[in-house]
Amino acid sequence: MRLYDTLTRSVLPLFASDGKRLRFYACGPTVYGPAHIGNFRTFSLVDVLRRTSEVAGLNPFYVRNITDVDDKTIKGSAKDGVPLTAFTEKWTKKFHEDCARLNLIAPDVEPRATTHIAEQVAIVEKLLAKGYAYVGGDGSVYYKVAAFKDYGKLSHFHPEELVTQETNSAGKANAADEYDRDHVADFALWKAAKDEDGQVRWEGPKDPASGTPIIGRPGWHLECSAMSAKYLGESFDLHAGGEDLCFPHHENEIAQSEAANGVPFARHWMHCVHLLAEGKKMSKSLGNFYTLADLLEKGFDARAVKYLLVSVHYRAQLNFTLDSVKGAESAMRRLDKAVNALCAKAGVDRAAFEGDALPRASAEEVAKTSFAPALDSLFDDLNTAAALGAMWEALKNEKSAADAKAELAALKTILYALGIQPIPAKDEAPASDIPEEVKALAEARWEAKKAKDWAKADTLRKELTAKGWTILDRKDGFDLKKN
RNA sequence: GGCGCGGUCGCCAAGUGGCAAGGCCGAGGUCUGCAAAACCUCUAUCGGCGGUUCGAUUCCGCCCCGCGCCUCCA
Repeated sequence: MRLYDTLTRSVLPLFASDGKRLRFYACGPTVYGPAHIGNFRTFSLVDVLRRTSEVAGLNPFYVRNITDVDDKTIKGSAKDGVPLTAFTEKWTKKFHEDCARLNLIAPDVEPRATTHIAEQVAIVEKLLAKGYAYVGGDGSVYYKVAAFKDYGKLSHFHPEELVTQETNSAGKANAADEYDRDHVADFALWKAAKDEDGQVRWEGPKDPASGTPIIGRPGWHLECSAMSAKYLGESFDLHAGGEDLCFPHHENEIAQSEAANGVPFARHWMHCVHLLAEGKKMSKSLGNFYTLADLLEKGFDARAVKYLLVSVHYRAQLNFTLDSVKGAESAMRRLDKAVNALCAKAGVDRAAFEGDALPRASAEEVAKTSFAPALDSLFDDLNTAAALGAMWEALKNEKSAADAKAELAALKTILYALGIQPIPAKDEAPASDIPEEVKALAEARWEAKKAKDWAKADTLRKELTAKGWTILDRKDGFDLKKN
């Protein structure tokens, strides 16, 4: 399979450099509150990468971190009056719940910053020893960007531009004077403890001048350098994240890791473009800021949200709207029917399709079916939109397909790679949820219908509609659906 | 200002130097008392202006519009 690489700005083959496993790292969430759907767009596409690379036979080994110490988590725990760990645990748990609802495969390793302090300190000491870091006037350790000649190679920024940059896109002054450092572009590796950090502090790298450890906490970028090296090696295959992380986060990771280790860091870089909500950047004041919980509360199905998130190519902007989630729900209901129809044609039980009884087709097997273009699209820079189009096209042609069972197994592979799940079309309310009164009305209508008393049947139907229920007739009876 | 992305049917969104995928919504039809479902059918010359070409939505140039990043936001 091929994937766009930010470093070289070109689509390159994706491969495991050790010939065994595709080792990749994705920047995970900072657990200070609920993740929003924008976060989940990135995580969903990394999930598609994880799944597709597996189908491609690349045997992925996936590491995604949890950032559990930074300004926001410290502030949040202080505000809640709970220890940092309790605070981050709570949000980590919520994050995992959302991931499960969105059918995201858990990473093979999910390391946390606070349990890898020693590894981070070691990097800072290496950088100090090699002259890539210095202790600033405030006692914090900073990275000396000028010492790293490749700085800017990922984001394609020139260091001199960063020097002259005095305002950001919002027209606000960059907080260049907030820290006591030599150069605007220099960034904190290790932050000296401050009062507002409370008990959040560790023994850090030794100050070369005094030989005593600097009490404080790790800087933002350090954890990813430390944990990727620990679990994937100093050089690994791929690093992924949201587009905003390209600079400065990933640029700084490269600077730290390559300076400290003297070997290339990640070979291939993937960045997922941000989504817009209702045509604008998500913000709480605009009322277009959605978490998964918000959407579930509005009655949407998480499976529809997932479909929508992966329905657009990851390098294109996605405009997330409530109307489009509705559309996605319709599509997923239709998908359910299509799956049922194909199961029936193949003589395979639906439960077997969902379970292990019907194995997924291998990439080679898929290639022999009408789903081949769908998988090809995924292999070509994770073109999920094209893959979905090809999937529907194939589904439309299934009537004429010769080997329905092979087609079904191929469909299973496509759905697995995309990580999408059909929504049962028949989602009538369980009998227990139907009020007696409604049941009685529905029964009465059924009797009227059998008696061919159409006027009465229609009146009863209207009454049920007024109460928020719809009758769906079958040949031998009826179902009730809540509106 | 620097770097980058994009403008394709009402909405979302693929794609190609030579008949413009797919999804949602909508319309018409078949079928059912009605309704729903199902099935069938239908809806675009691709931001603007030039250029290259036998031929451009696809390549080049300019312009217009939208968006992202430019120090802690996925």
